[in-house]
Formats: sequence, C-alpha cells, structure tokens
Amino acid sequence: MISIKKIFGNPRHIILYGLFMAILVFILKWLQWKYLITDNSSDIYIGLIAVFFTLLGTWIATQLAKPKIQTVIVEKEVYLTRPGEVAINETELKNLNLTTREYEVLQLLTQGYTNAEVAEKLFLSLSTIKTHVSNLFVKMDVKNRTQAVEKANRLRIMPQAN
Amino acid sequence: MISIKKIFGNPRHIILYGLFMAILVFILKWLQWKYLITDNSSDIYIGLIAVFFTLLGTWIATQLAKPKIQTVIVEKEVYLTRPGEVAINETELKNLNLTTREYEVLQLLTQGYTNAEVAEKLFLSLSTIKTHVSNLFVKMDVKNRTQAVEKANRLRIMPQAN
DNA sequence: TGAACTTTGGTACTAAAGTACGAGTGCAAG
DNA sequence: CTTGCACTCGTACTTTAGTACCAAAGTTCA
Repeated sequence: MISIKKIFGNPRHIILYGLFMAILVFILKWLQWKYLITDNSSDIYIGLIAVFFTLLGTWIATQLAKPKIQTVIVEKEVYLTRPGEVAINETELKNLNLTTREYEVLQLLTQGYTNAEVAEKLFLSLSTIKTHVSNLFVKMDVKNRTQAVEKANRLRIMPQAN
Repeated sequence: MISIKKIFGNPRHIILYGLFMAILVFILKWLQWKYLITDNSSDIYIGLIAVFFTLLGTWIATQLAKPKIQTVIVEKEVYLTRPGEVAINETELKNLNLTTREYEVLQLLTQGYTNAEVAEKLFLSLSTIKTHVSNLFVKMDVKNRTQAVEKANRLRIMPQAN
C-alpha cells in the first residue's frame, strides 16, 4: 500500500518515468533510423529494451519490498520493593523526639526483651526502665509495648528491622 | 554475496533461466513469423519483451535484495522478588504448624491488640484467647507476645507487614 | 467408629506490664 | 545562676499477660 503510493502517488516519479520513456523512444527511433537497413538493428533494439526494463523491474521491486519486521523481546528485570524501605526511618525517628536512652530501650523492646532483661542489659533498675518505657509510650502515642513494637516496625525506625 | 551465489551458483536457476529465454525466443519467432507483414508486429514484440524483462528484473531484485529488517525492541517486564523477602513466609508459616484460629489471633497480636481486644474482635472469651496465645508461644518458641511479634515480623509471616 | 486434633471456655494463680507520683543528680543554655 | 531537660530510682497500685490444669463439643482422617 505504502510502496504503491510511494511510486505512483508521487508526481515526481511519474515525471521521471515519462522522461525515461521519452529518452528511450528517442534513442530507439534514432537507432532505428541509423541502422534501418542493417540486420543487427532489431537485436540492439531488443537488447536495449531488455536492459532498460530489467533495471526498471529491479527498481520497482526495491520500492515495493516491505521491510521484514523483526520483534526482539528484551526481558527487563523489575524488582519489587516496598515503598520507602530504608529512607523514611530517619525522618520518622526525628519526629518522635526520643532521647538516646529511650531509643536504646526501644531497641531492646523491639527485640522482645522484658523490662527486667532490659534493666539488666543497660545496668539500670527496673523502675528506671518502666519510666523510660512509659515515656516512650507517650511519645509514640501507643498504649503498650506490643503496639510500640508494631509501630517501630511499621515506621522502620529500628536498624535491625530486616 | 549470498544472493548472487543463490542465483548463479544454483544450477536449477540457470536451467530455469535458459528455459524461459528459449520459450521467449520461440514466442517471439512465432509472433515474428505470424505478423511478419503486419505493422503492429514490432509494438507487440517490444511490449512482450518489456513485460518479460520487467518481471525478470523484479525477480532478480527480490533475490538480490538483502531483506530490510526493521527491529522492534519490546521490553517485557519480569517481576522478581528479592531473595528472602516475601517468598520465605509461606515456608516458615507452614513450619510453625499454626491452626487457623491461632493465626488469626497472631495477626491481631502483631497489630498491638490486647487479649481483651482480640477476644472482642473474634467474639470469644478472654480465656479462649489466652489459651490460643499460650499455644502460640509454645509453637513459636517464644516466651511472651512481644517476642512473638518480633519473630512474626522477622520471619515475614504476617500479610500486612509493610 | 475411634483417635487425634481443633476450638472453645473455665478457674486459680503468678508474673509482668503499666500508671501515678515523687525525687535526686548532672548538664547545657539563656 | 537558674531553668529546663535528660536520666536515674523509688513506692504503691492497677491492669494485663501468662501459666497450669481441666473439660466439653466439633472436626478430620485412617
């Protein structure tokens, strides 16, 4: 479709074709007149026509030839990542305004340690831990340690949350 | 290179070409003899030659022409999960051998609900929840709910762990 | 059908968590 | 210097969590 339109729909091609035909006719007539009596005339005549139309056919074919479309499918690996995996934690952490001690306690809380265990690990008394934990709950806006752990994991605050 | 070899290197093509030429010569001679005295003879003669060599040129061109290949690259997205991100949870979950009820309770536990709240949500008594929770701890090999939440998050067992 | 498991629920008790309030110490900024 | 904050610790109390043991009803499967 496109190729036919390319050849016959383009006015320049028609003009070129006409010119070639005219030139050919002139050449043929001249040859015909020159070798009128000669025996070779028809052979040369036919030969020229043959060459010309062979070239014409070649040209038409190249114009008509539709390009073969080769489809190459490239597999692109897309990794599924959860939105905001590591980036958020710093921001959210600052919003909570936790003190360093509270953050330490929270880390141990999220690891499943009891208040007594946390106290032992930090060389503090149980009551101190309870105070820190209570303050943590207020700052984190939660009611118990389980919610605190859930929230810490959700906000990706803790470093070892993998 | 290949195309030339295709045409002239193949004996069958040469034979076909020779046959076509012979037939053409016969047709032409026959026409020449039949319309020898007629004035139209040369016109028909030329016309036939033109048609034949146009077709020949077309055929040669199609044989010689390197196929125009238009390459279309299509990106196919292959979704992958990073190793150990989501895939493991099914395996780990089965290893725990939790019952459906226990899993339901665990889901609510990891969301920070107290036993009383879980009981209310599941329309069960507090003692039933305590039983399920105790069995959970045994199966999960933990000592309290905080450790259970930590382990559930670590093993990526819960669906809403994002 | 019987055994094993699940689900539900209860009582009694201990342990841990959590709240409320107070208070002392040290440190840094206004 | 004093004010505020972080950190520490204590007591008293309530609430929740967790354990132990038991038991009934339902389900599943060989």
